[in-house]
Order: sequence, then structure tokens, then C-alpha cells
Amino acid sequence: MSEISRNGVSGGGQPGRIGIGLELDDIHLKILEVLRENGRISVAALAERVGISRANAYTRFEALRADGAIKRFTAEIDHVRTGLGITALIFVTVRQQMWKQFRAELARMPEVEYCAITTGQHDAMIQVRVSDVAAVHTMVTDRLANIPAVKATETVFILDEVLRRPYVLPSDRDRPRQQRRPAQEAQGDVPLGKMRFVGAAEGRAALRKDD
Amino acid sequence: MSEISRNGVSGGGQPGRIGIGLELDDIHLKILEVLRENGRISVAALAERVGISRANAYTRFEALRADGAIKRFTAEIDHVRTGLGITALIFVTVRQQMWKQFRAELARMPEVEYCAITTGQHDAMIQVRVSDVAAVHTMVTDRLANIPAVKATETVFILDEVLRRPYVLPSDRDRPRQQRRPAQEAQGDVPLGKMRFVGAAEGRAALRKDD
DNA sequence: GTTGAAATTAGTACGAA
DNA sequence: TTCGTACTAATTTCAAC
Repeated sequence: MSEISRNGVSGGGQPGRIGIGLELDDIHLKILEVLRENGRISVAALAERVGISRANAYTRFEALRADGAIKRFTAEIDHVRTGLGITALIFVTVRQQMWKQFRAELARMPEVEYCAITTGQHDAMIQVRVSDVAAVHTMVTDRLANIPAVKATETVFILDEVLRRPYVLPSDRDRPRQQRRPAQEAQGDVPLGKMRFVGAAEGRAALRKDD
Repeated sequence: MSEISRNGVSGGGQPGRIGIGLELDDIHLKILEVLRENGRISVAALAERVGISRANAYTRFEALRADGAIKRFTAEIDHVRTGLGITALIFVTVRQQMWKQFRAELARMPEVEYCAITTGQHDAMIQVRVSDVAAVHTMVTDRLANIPAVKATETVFILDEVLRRPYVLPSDRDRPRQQRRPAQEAQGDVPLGKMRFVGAAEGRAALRKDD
């Protein structure tokens, strides 16, 4: 149900002044870093971990919420424990100009955890959590297939979720052991043909990897 | 870095007794429901919203954490605001018996937010958040392509994230307006050929949708 | 932007239903 | 088990520096 940020492929990211909102400095990022791994930490404890005063922490905490940099706090739940141990990705090809209908139908499907519009072969990817494999089948054949907006689907199961980071922050990239290089330098030493990008328009026709 | 639950395709979900841990009743689910949309709510307020005493709420809250049904609390962050407005999905084909190496390399990539092992044409899907399109290119060609475990990749951009639910719960499925039907009933009325499932072994050879 | 002290609220530990 | 109360500890707020 919750609409989330619209990421244009053109959107950029200078450090400092970002978006329309407040300027994020290192301390703001440090706060986000702590909060994403412990969303229930008290502001007092947060202040100590970040190395600022309580009052300052409260001010910044509130600013981050008001600005929207922090969208909400949530509990991560173990789906297996709650009986939704089956996760699947459904790639959907949507008939043009029927997006509105597609999105409306999505809102009616509580088993959908995530939906993103993508470039490439398909138009959207949805992630669902259900209790058993049959429920995926039902979901795809009974519900999705009956939506006129849906032209075709392709389903894969998730066998294992190797890693989920609460949320990636720009400060992360400054401290991995392995350094990143600017994109220009990356040209020479790449085994070309090993990977491919799939554009939005392209790829709908042929798709074959060289293996 | 954080390992998360292993979802076998065979794993099931009976209501009530789930996994090895505690039995989840309706009140437990109600608690999870509240917590996933407001991870910072006080236990006192939680007790009120769920309709139980404070003491009971503390007991159940602790039980859910101890049991692992609640894995952690986290802050949802607006990536655009923090300068990581570009999101991409990279589908990776991994050389068999090099998974360990692949996973080790993943841990060194802070821009990776999510990684799942899938059935279908590719072996894994990773989601990355970066500041600009060039960074995706760098990531794929410079970093991923240089991992011997990586046989091939395919990249798509996320143009829009339509919806993200904090976490899907089994209680959700009991109250959508549109009812679900058992899988058996779904057989007759499906426009077959409109969708396809892609198995783990299958699909590596041919893949064509009928559109 | 910081410290400290007051007011409020959260968390704990009981006995009773 | 769950509830209600009282007790203790912590957090938040607000003031002055």
C-alpha cells in the first residue's frame, strides 16, 4: 500500500545538498547508520554512540524524520517462523497504458511484499511471501493471470536469501577494504561479453547469454 | 553481512505451531502487525493497541524477540535523500562450487542491499543502490566481472519502486476484500500460456515468452 | 551545541484473579 | 496465563550556560 520513492535513472547524488530537503552531514549519516541496525535504540543511547549531546541528537533525529530521510521504523520478521516460508519473484509484462489498473490490483494482494518497475525484458518484478508452493501457483495463475493488464509472467523461487542489509547508505562506500575506482578506469580490464545490460526498450525480442 | 532465513521451497506453514520456536497466536500476529509499521512504538502503547495488559505485552514482545520471529528493528531510509537514488538488479550466473567465494565477495560490496539465490535462468539476484548510473556500470564490469565465480550477469534498472510492505504476515491474507481460493479450484479458468514457471535446472537453455 | 536537573514515561517485579 | 499495581530505572524535555 505504501508508495515509496521514485527513482529516476537520471537521479543523481552529490554529497551534502541532496534533494529538496535538509543537508545531510556526516553526523546525520552516522545516525542513520545506527538507526538502520537498531531502530529501537533510545535517542540518549544514539547520542552517545554517535558522539553528540542528547539535545543535538533529538534535534537531528526529528529533522531526519520530518525531512523524510527516515521514512519509517519497522520490525524485520522471520517469515519462516510466521508461516510464510515460501518466497517467489514474479516478473510481469504489463500491457502499456494499463499500469494504473495493475497497480490497483497489486494493492489488493497482501502477499506482495515488494514491487518495482524495471527496465529489461519484463516491466515489473514483484516479490511474494506465501505459505506453500501451491499458493504461488494460485497467485500467478488465478490472480495475476486474470488481470487484463498482465500480458505475461515468469516466476522463479527464492531458494535462499543470502543477505539483506537494512539500508545501504553512502557512507558505506567509504570504508570497504576494497577500494572503488572511477568508472573510466574500469574500461580496459573487463572480460567483455561476460555481462550484459538490458535496456528498457531493448531485450524484449532476443535474450541469450553467452555461456 | 547479515545472514537471513533459509527458505527451502519445501518449507511449509501450518498456522499455530511453526518452526521449532514458540507458538504464535492471534495476539502475537497482531503485535507483529503493529510493530512492522511502527517499530519504535512503546510497549505500553503497543499493549493498548493490541488490547492486552502492559505486563503481557512485555512478555510477548520479549518472547517474539527471543524466539527470532522478530529479527531486528530497522529504520527505512529514503535513498534518494541520502544520495543513492539509483537502484539496479543484477542477475548473476554463478559457476557451480564457487558459491562460497561469491558470497565472500558479496560481503565486501557495501552497495549490495539484497541478495537471493533463485531458481530459473540465473542463480542469484542482487539489488544494489548507488549514486549514479556510472556506478552500476563500474560495479558490474569492474567488480562483479572480476570475480571468477561469476560466469555471467544481466542488469536491469529499477525505474520506480511501486510498493514495499514492511513485512508480509499470514494474518494479511485473511482480510483482503478479494478472497483467495484453494489451488485446485484455480485450474479451469486460467488463460494458459500466459505465464510460465522457470525451474532451477530448466530454463537455462531456452527462454521465450509468448507475446 | 552542550550540560544538568525536573517531569514524564518506560521497564520490572511482584501478588491476585 | 493474564492482569493490576507499585517500584525502580531510564528517557525526554527544558532550562541555563
